Amino acid sequence: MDRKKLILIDGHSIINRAFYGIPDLTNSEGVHTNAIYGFLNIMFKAIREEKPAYLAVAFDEHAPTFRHKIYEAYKGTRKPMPEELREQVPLLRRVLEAMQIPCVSVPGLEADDILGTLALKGASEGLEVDLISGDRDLLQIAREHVRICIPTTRGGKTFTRYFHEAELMEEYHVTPQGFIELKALMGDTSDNIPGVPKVGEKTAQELMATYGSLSGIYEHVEEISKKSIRESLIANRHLAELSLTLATIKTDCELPFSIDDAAIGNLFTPEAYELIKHLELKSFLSEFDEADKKQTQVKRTDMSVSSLEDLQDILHALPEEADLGLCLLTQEDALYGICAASYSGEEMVSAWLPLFPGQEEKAGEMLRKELQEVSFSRKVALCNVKEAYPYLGLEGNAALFDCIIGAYLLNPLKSDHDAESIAMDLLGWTLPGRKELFGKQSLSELTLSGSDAPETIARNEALTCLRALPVIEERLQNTGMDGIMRDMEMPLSKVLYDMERIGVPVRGQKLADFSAQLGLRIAELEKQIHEAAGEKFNIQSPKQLGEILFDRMKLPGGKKTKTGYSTAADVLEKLAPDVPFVASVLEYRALTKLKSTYADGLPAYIAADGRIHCHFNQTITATGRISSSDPNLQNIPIRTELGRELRKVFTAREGWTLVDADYSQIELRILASLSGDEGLIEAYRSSKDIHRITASKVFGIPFDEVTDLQRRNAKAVNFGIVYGISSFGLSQDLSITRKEAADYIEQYFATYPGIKRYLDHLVTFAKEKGYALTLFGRRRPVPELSSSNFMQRSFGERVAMNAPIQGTAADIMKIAMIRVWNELRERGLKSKLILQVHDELIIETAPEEIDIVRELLERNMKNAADLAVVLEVGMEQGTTWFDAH
DNA sequence: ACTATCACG
DNA sequence: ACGTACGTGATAGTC
Repeated sequence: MDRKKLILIDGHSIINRAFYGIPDLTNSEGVHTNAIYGFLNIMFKAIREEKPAYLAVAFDEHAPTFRHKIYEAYKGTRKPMPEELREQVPLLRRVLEAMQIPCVSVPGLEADDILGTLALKGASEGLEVDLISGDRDLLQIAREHVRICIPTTRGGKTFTRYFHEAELMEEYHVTPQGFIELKALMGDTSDNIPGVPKVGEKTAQELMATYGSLSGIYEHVEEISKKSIRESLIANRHLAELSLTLATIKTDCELPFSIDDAAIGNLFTPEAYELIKHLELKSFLSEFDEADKKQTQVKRTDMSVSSLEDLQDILHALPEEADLGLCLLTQEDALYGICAASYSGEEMVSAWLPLFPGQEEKAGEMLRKELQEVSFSRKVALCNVKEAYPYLGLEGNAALFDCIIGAYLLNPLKSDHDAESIAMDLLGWTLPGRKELFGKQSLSELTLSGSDAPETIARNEALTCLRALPVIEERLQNTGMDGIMRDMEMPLSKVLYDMERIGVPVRGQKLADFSAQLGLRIAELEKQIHEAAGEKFNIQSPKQLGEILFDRMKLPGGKKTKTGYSTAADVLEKLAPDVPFVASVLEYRALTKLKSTYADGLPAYIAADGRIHCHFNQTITATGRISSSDPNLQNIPIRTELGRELRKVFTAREGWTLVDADYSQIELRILASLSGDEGLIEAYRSSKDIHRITASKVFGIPFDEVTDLQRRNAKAVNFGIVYGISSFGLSQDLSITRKEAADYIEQYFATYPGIKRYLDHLVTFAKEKGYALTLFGRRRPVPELSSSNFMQRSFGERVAMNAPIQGTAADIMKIAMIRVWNELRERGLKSKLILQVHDELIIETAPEEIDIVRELLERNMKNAADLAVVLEVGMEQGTTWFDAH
C-alpha cells in the first residue's frame, strides 16, 4: 500500500534561500516580493511533483533566532535579517494562511525541533515525509520514510537534492546520528556550536570514519597519533559533550498540533488569489485560474523525425500563417539537432530531428527554404538568434523573434535569461534546465551515449518559444517596448552576429613582443620591490601587500575593506609621491595588468584567420548597452601611454584602413536635449569647448580667463551629473572636501536650472512608476528606490538619473549601427563594421572606399536621433587602432 | 565561489 | 548618522 505524503517546510531557511537566490522583485507599490516568490516556487514545485496529502510550514517564533542562546559565551555570528526580507515574512505567512496551510511556531522552540518532531510523528503515523530545508543541519533527521530535500536556487532556477540515509552516507560517510557527532566535533559558528578546538571538517571526518562515533573516539582517544588533536580532544571533552547536546535536534517536543491539522484542503482560495494578485506574482495566478490552468495543459504531441526530408515535409505542410517555435541545438559552432513546434488545432506539436556532423549545410539550406524564403511574413520564435543566423542566414522574410531578447527588455536586471526561466516566469512551467539534464557532459558526449536529454531540452525550448511569443509580445506592447524589439534589437542582432563573424584583426607576434618587453621590466621591478621590503612576498596579493605597507612600514591610511587594508590605486597614489616603494608597486601593478590580461590573454583568442571573434552580448546590461566578452574588446587600454601601445596590434588587413568614428560627449548632449535647459543647449550651439563654457558660467569669469584647473573641475561636475551627482562622489574624484563639492554642484544647478529640474523629475518619475525610461522607451526597473535603506535608496536615485542618459546614448548608437550596417550592405561595399565601444564605431575599410565610409558613418551617426543639440562625431583613420583613435 | 583590483566607456 | 559616483569583464588571490 502506498504511503501518503507529508511535506514539511523549514520556513525561515527556505525564505532566506529564496531571498538571496532570486533577484530583487517588487510590486508596483514597492513591496519587495522576491523571497515570497521564491518560497512559493519551491512549495508549488514540491506540491506538483509529490502530490502530498499533508503540508505544514515551521517558523521560529522570533526571526531571526539564535540557536541555543542560553549559551551566552558563544555569541551568534548570524547577520541580522535585511529589512527587504524581514517585511516579506509576515506577508508570506498571510499567503500561507489564506491557502489554509498551517504555519507552526511555538515560543521557545526552534523551527528545527518542530520539524524534527513532526517528521518523526508523521513517519510513525504511516506517512512518507519530505522535509524541505536549505539547512544541512536537518540531515540528521533522515531515516526510513523521512527524506531531506535541499533546494538550490541559481539565477531564478530551482533544483532539489534529496537525502536518505544512503545519500548522507555517500556524501559525508556518516549515519544521521554520526552527522550530529561530526558537527559536534567540528563546531559551527553560525549556530554557536563551539566544537573541539583544532578539529576542523577534515579531521572530524577522519575521526568519525576511523572510530565510527563520538563515544568510539573517546574510547580510543589514546591511539590518536596527532599529538595536538589528541590533547585537544582530551582537554575539551566537556565542549564535545556540550556541542553534541547543542547540535542535536529535538524530536520529542510537545506540540499543540497534530498531523491532521496539516491536511491539504483548497489551496486556491479567493483570499489567497487576492493576496497574490496584490503582490503581483502573476506567474502564480495561473495556478488559481481554472481557465488558465487548462490552457497550460494544452495537449502536446511529440513527433520524432528521422531525416531532413521528413522534417522539411512537416514544415512545408504547415499553414503559411502559423507561428513557429524553433530550437537549433548548437554547441561550439556544431548543430546537434532541430526542433520545431507549432499548433495543430488546439494541440501543440513538436518535431525533433537529431543531426550528425556534416549535415549542417544541408540543414541550413532546408531551414532557409522552408522558414525564411517564404513570400509572406510568419513569426519564428527562438532563443539566442545570433547562434541561429549561421543556419538561417541574414536574409529572409519570416520575422525572427528572440524570446531571450524579449525577456531581457522586460527585465534587464535579471542576471541570465534562458528558456527555462522564461517558461517559469511567463508561462508558469517548471522545466528542467540544461545544467540539470546535461550535467557536465557536452552535447557530443550526450549524443554518443544516446541520452534523451538533448531532445528534452530542444523540445522544451521550442515549445516555450511558441507559447511565450504572444505573452512577450503582449507585454512588450503594454510597456511600449514592442517598437524597440522589432526595429532596434532584432535588427541589431544581425549586425552583432556579422561583427562577430568578421572579427577584429590582431597581430599575434606583436603581442608576444610586447609581452616579452613587459616581462623584463616587471622582473626588474619585482627585484626592486622585494629588496626595498627586505623580504620576498607576493606583490599581487592585496593581503600581503597591505601588511607590508601598513603593518611593517607603518604608512598612514590603513583599513578600508571588510577583509583588511585597501591597497587600491587611489589609496596608494596618495602615498606614492613620498615613497618610491609605493610608486614601484603601482608601476608593477599596471604592467602585470597589461601583461596578463592583454599581452598574454589576447593571443588565446586569435582564430586561424588571424582575427579575434569576440562576443557582443545583447542581453546583459541594465541600461541597454552592449557588452563584449571572450575577450572583452571594449576595455583595451588607451589612458596611459604604455597601455595605448597595445592598440598597435590591432592592424587592418593588408592595404586596408581602420576608420574610427566616435560621438563627442554624447551623454552630456543627451542631457542638454532631454532636460531642455536653455543654457546648456545654447552652450552646445556656440560649438565652443563645453567644459570651458561651463567653468566660465559656473565660476562667473570670462571664457578666455578660465584656468586649466577650473576647466578640469567643471568637466568633473559635468561627468558627475551624468552619473547621478553626489557631493561625496565628486569630492572623491576631485580630492576636495564635501563642502566644496556641494558648492560646485549648487553653482552648477544655479547656472543650469533646467538640469536640476530634469534630474528631480527623473527621480520623481522613477519613484512613482518603479522604472526609468530612455528617450526611445526602453525601461530599467529601479526597485532600490523603495528600499528603507538609505544607501540603497540613494543608489536608486542615482540610477534613476543615469539610466535614461546612458540608456538613450546606447539606443542612439544601436540605431546608428543598424543604419551604417544596412547602408554598407545595400551599397555592396566591401568595408565591414568590426567593433563598437559604446560611443565609438570602427569599420575596417577597403582603400577605395575610405571617403564613402567616412561620409556614411558620420551621416548615419549624426542623424540617428533628432535632438535639440547636434550630435557631433569625431573621425580618424589609420592602419592600426593606435593611429585611428 | 567570492573579493579586490583595474582596464574601458 | 548612514558611506557612494554610472555601466561593464578579466585576472589573480583567497577561502
